[in-house]
Amino acid sequence: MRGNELRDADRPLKTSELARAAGVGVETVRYYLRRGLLAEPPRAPSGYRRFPPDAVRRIAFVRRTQALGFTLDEIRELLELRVERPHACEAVEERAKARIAAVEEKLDELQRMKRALARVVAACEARERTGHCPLLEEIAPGS
Amino acid sequence: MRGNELRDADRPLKTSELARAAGVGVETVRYYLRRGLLAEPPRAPSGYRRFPPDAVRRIAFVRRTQALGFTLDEIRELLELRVERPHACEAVEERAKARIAAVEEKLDELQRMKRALARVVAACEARERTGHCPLLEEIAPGS
DNA sequence: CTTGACTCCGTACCATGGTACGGGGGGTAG
DNA sequence: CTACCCCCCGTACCATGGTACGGAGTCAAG
Repeated sequence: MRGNELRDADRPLKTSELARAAGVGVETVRYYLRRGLLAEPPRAPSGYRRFPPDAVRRIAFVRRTQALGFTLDEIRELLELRVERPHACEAVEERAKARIAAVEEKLDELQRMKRALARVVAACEARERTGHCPLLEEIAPGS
Repeated sequence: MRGNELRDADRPLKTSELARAAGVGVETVRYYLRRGLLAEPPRAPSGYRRFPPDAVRRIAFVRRTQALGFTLDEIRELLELRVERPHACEAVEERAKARIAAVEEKLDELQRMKRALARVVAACEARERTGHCPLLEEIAPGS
C-alpha cells in the first residue's frame, strides 16, 4: 500500500479543506478564485476542485499582505511578479522596484509610529501630562 | 493693521479650505467628523465650521496610517492615546504597548517582503528563470 | 439686490472585500 | 436506496470608507 498512494503533503485539497487549512471561509476561497488571486485548479470528474497543497501558502500570503495595507489587486500583481520569460524582465523589474519603494515608505512610517507609541508609554510611566498627541507630532510633523 | 489680525497660521479654516490643505474631499472631512476622527469645531454665527489649522495634520495622520493597514476605528483609538488624566495611565499604556506589538509585526512582514522583492530584481538582472514566486517563499515560508 | 460660489444637512449611492442563501448534484455509510 | 453532508454555481446581501445629490441658507462681487 504505502508507496503508490499520494503522500499526504501532495494530496489535492477540496475547497473546504483548503479553506480550513488556510484559516478562511469556503466563500473566501471562491472569491479569491474570481479575483484571480488563486488559479482555477483542475477538477475531479465530479466537478469538485482539486487544489494543489501550496495554495494554502498562497492564501496565507494574501492575508498577511493585506494586513500591510495592500489591496487585492496589488497583491495579485505581487503574486504575478516572477521571472518566467526573460523578455518580460524589464517590466517585472520595474514593478518590483516600484513595490520596493512603496514598501520602504511604509517601513518608514511604521518606524515613526513605533517611536511615537514608545513615547506614549514613556510618558505614561513618568505619569506626565502630555496634552497633545505624540503620534500626531511624529507622523505628520510640524505643518 | 498687522498685529491684531489673525496670523495666517492661526486663522481658522472653512471645511473646503481644510479639505484642500489636507488633499481630501470636503465630504471626507464631514465623514471623518461623523466617525470621530476629527472633533466638531466651533461654528461661525453663520453655522460654518471653523477648523483649527492643525486639523490638517490630523487628517494627514489618518491618511498615512490608513495606508499602513489600520482601520479608521483603530486610528481613532491611536489618536485618543494621550496621557491626560494620570488615572487613565494603565489603560493607555496597555493599548500603546499592544499597538507597538502590532506595528512590530507589520515591520517584520514588510522587511520580509522587501527582501523578497529585492530577490525578484536580482533574478531579473541575472536573467534567471525562477518558476516559483519568491514572494511566496519569503512571506509564507515552507508550509 | 441679484448672481454665483460656497456652506449646511440628510440621504442615497458606490467600490472593495467578503459572507450568506438557495437550488441542484456528488459521495459514502447504513 | 436513502440519508446526510459536502460541492457546485449564481445571486444577494453586508460592513467599511468614502462620494454624490439636492434643497436651503451665506456671503462677496458687480
